[in-house]
Amino acid sequence: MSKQYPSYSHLNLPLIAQQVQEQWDQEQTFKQSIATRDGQPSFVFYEGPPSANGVPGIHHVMARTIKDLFCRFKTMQGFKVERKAGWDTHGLPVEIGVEKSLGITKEDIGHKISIEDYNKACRTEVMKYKDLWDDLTQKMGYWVDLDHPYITFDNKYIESVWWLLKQLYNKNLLYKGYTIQPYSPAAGTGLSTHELNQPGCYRDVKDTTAVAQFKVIKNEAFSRVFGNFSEDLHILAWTTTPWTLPSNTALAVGPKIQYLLVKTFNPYTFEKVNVMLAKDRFRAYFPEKNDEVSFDDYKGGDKAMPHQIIGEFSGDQLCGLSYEQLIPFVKPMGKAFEVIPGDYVTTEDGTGVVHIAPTFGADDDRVAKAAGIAPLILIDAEGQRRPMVDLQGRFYRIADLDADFVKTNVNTSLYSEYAGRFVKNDYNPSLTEADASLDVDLAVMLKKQNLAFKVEKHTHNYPHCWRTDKPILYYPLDSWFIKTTEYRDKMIDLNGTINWKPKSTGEGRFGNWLENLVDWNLSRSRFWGIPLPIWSSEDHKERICIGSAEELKIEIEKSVAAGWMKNNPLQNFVPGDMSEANYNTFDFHKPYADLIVLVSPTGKPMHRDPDLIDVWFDSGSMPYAQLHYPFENKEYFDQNYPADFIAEGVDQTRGWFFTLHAIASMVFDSVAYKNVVSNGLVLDKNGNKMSKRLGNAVDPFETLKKYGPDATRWYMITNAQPWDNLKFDVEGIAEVQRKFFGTLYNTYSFFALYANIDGFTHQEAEVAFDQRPEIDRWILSELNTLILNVEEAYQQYEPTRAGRMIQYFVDAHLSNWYVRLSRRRFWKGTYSTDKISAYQTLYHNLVTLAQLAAPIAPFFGERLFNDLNSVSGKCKENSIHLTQWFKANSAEIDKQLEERMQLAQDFSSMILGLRKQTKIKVRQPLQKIMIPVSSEAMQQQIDRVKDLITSEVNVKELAYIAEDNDMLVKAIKANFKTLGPKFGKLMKSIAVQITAMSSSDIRQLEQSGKFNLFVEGENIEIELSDVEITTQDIPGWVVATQGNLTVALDITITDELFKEGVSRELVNRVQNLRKEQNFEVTDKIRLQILKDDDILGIIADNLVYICSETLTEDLQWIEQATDELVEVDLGLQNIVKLKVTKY
RNA sequence: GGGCUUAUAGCUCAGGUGGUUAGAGCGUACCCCUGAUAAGGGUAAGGUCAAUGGUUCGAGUCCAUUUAAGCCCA
Repeated sequence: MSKQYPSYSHLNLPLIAQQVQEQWDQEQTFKQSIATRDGQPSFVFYEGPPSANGVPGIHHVMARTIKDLFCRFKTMQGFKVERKAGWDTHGLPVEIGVEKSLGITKEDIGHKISIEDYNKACRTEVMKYKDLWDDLTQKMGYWVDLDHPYITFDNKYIESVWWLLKQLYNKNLLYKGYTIQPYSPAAGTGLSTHELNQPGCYRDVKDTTAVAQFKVIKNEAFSRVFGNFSEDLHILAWTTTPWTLPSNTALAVGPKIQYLLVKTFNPYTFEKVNVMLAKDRFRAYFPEKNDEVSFDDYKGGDKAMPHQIIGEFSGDQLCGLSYEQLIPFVKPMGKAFEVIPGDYVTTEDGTGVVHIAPTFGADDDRVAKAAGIAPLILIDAEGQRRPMVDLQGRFYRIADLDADFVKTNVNTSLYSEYAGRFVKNDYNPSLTEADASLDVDLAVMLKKQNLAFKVEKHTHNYPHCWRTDKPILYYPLDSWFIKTTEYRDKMIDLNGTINWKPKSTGEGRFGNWLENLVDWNLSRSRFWGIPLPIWSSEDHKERICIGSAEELKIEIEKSVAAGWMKNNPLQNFVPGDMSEANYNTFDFHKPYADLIVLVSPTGKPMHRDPDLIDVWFDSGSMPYAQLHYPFENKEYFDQNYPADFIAEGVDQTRGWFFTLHAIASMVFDSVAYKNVVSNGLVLDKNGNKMSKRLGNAVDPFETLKKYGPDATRWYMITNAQPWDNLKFDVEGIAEVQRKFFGTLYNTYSFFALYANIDGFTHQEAEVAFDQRPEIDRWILSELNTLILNVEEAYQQYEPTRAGRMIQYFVDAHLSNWYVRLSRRRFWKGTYSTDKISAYQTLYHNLVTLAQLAAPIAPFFGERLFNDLNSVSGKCKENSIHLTQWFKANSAEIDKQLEERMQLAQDFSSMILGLRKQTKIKVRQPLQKIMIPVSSEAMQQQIDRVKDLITSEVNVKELAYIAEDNDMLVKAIKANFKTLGPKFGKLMKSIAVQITAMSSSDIRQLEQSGKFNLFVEGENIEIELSDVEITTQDIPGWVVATQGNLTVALDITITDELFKEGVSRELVNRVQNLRKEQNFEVTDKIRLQILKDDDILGIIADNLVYICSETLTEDLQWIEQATDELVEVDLGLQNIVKLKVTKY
């Protein structure tokens, strides 16, 4: 007996996945899929490293499905696709995780726990969920090399990162600057955004706020705006931090905001003043009830303040005005005291003018830089540039400043009263809330000088340090930067060559980000990360950047010789030895890196800058560092760079996508990736973000277990485009399971059932294409079209299109039409050429579908392929993932054939609709259908599918009616597409007239090809192409129309047709009885019928038909009714008693 | 506040370059088939295409504004 195609009781996708996984494990299929492509061109894929200190979620299944499917597709196309896994191991989340599990805080580091032990804890913490990740990787069918992952905390990895940093350093792209960051003077440390977002950090505080009056200087700009206005003029600006006013160097206005010049009195000095503020804020300071107060009646001290608008200006106009320094403690070094544009200025509160102190606000710093305004900077005793406030939160004491600077830039007579004062009382342990604050004293000073317009207490929400409970300051802190701005144009150019999916992310989100690029702030004040490899002398005049372990070892040797270090921590490291063991003889991390003191060329000690580098630099370095480039794998790297393809979530646009791009652009003058897919979010079924807190997060393991990886992956890919957000609903997976996998599985089961009966193992020679019947050639044509389309879709990184086309084909073409119409060919008749053709055709379809679907549904595709191939042995590979892509055979594509099959489907559907309307069962044969045809070509097309139509709808003949037949009642409609451009505005009237044309008008148009209309006084000639003529009705027939197709059905049931109908009913009942008795489909039977003359009369003509359909070998007419006979109703009061037994 | 995305049937989604009747699947209702049967098929109901304004003979589609949701950034 020949081999049998496996058959299953039902479809169990999770079980299939599990079994296929075992097969892959056993046969090392993943390894083979790479090994068998040795010597072939490579398709380079980079894995974006996840962090294993978090639990994987369902969105990881999404992202990884995308990565996996293209890699599998490219493998089948013959490329060698290596995929190295990776782990992102540094960064704040790891530190927080450790602190949580050890029950410590950052404060304790270095006290309760040594940095050494802390870092050890980080090493374990970061791999906490590695097993879970590996498990998910395997269960979802993501092929990636987990045995040799790159790990960002490895010394080798770090060495490559250092090498990259040194390249940047040598190109002069690393510099030290400052950024305005949240800073806690009480704790003496900067805070991360994350720390600021701790619950309870933001709280309401009551502070003294001031609206200050900035006096505009009468210069050229003044006259340009105000002409010869001769009085004094003040701009009003509000601040919640009056202590920053001495550091003011500019005022920002909104360019599109309207401002008013108002004449009024100062409420403290009662002097007459002219003040400027935003129109939208006018009423906040000058209430309506005072509109009528007269200037003449005003006396100093009156509550009701008279006011009068004397001018209106746009912010644009005001830019460029100069004003006198409000509090002239310190002279700025550079351009200052100008009105500048600020994109973030609003009129929600304050005066619509923002006081700018670049040293104490990130936005301030940014807009000031853009306008060329200098910050207010002091020079301290050590010669360093400092803001006005020292690290303890005090105004600098004069003694702590550089003496020369004090002489030239500080007005000591004014400043000395305030020098040394804490900007917030909270920072001074000896002060309480009751004591006068610096804010208040400054405000009082301004009031006296006619420079304060309004001073009041104001409650606002302000961030506090989670450790000290005291308010934070926004304060300039030292940072290392990469001068990415210098490479901006390069990066934009290179970005133009990258194929982004979707395009808008590359052009919009990423492109705009590049356009507005700022320098990359590389510094992080953390413990667990890659140390910045820069050592500098105390005066910062000498500096070295280390680019390798070898270099570090040599520099330490020098330092040991100079006496700055006792011994060399790298003494056991052997340069050039690339073994793991050699690289484990030391540790680049803190605290070890900080213990290293190097020696400068002039013999001074150099200490490491204490910062760590941004973890994003870690991951952006992976193309090089994963290979330990350039220390190892140089040649391999050259051939496997840049990546052909990467994929991650769209949230990585400014993360990994950017850091890869930036490093590649700056160091290698290249893109890092040629194609990138950025996928959207996975939301819950209601479109809400998934979160553990809300409990709407989907557990990926549960989902995979319940529905299997194939259905999960298929659902995710086909339900929405990867870059759209996915509303994840497990119901959808169930649907995919039923609809797509169920249908495909049923089609296979159908094939297996009959192929096993007939012993079809695909050993016969292929039936020549032109020897195959129309229906076979049709499905093959459709299949080849499908291959082309799917291949193109995968090629263009459009997996959703690919998947949808595949499932449409399986459902609409293969199952619902090909198999349904071909069923008889599989079970009827002998093992003929026609039957073999049917088997070969269906086999070919199934095996091709296994491959087309395999990238998305790797397990199911594998099983389908193996079930087929294990019997036929057609492919030598024992995995679909090792096969070469089955190229489309375009010679088998016949568009005409596809079109006429569509006609057959359309006509069948219309006729079935008519049967439904007239309540005539399909089992009742009918005599005739008629189809009006407009052309010879159309008639020929229909003629070739005539038999399919007639058998599908159970009608005996199909006839054609010529278009000009008088029987046809026609309808006419304007063709807007051709008429529109010709007649424009007359369209509407023309359309009305065309619809109103009579039958004879239509005939005239059809015959002469032309027709004249008289529309709105104009004679208009229309042509045949300007209208659409359809057949609407054929009197005396039941008619259906769909588009431009029309069909008429003859519903007369003649005596003969009736007899045939009843015979078919009988066949149907007999089949049911066979089935009830569990006969095999091949069993021959004896049919006994109780003799009844009426029945006999009806079915006599069709006895042969009845017997052959039911495999009746022996038909007996029983004279006497017995209990064994079953009564069946054939409809229309025809009751028959019969019995079916095995022959 | 800026950039980007999305908005079409109860749900999930299609709808090149504008053309008058806006499609599919699921779900719902009714029905058919019974040699694919723990399958298969048909028919129907269901839409102010987020809103407003504009361009046009004609807008789901093009333009502007707005609303809602989401992401990233500030």
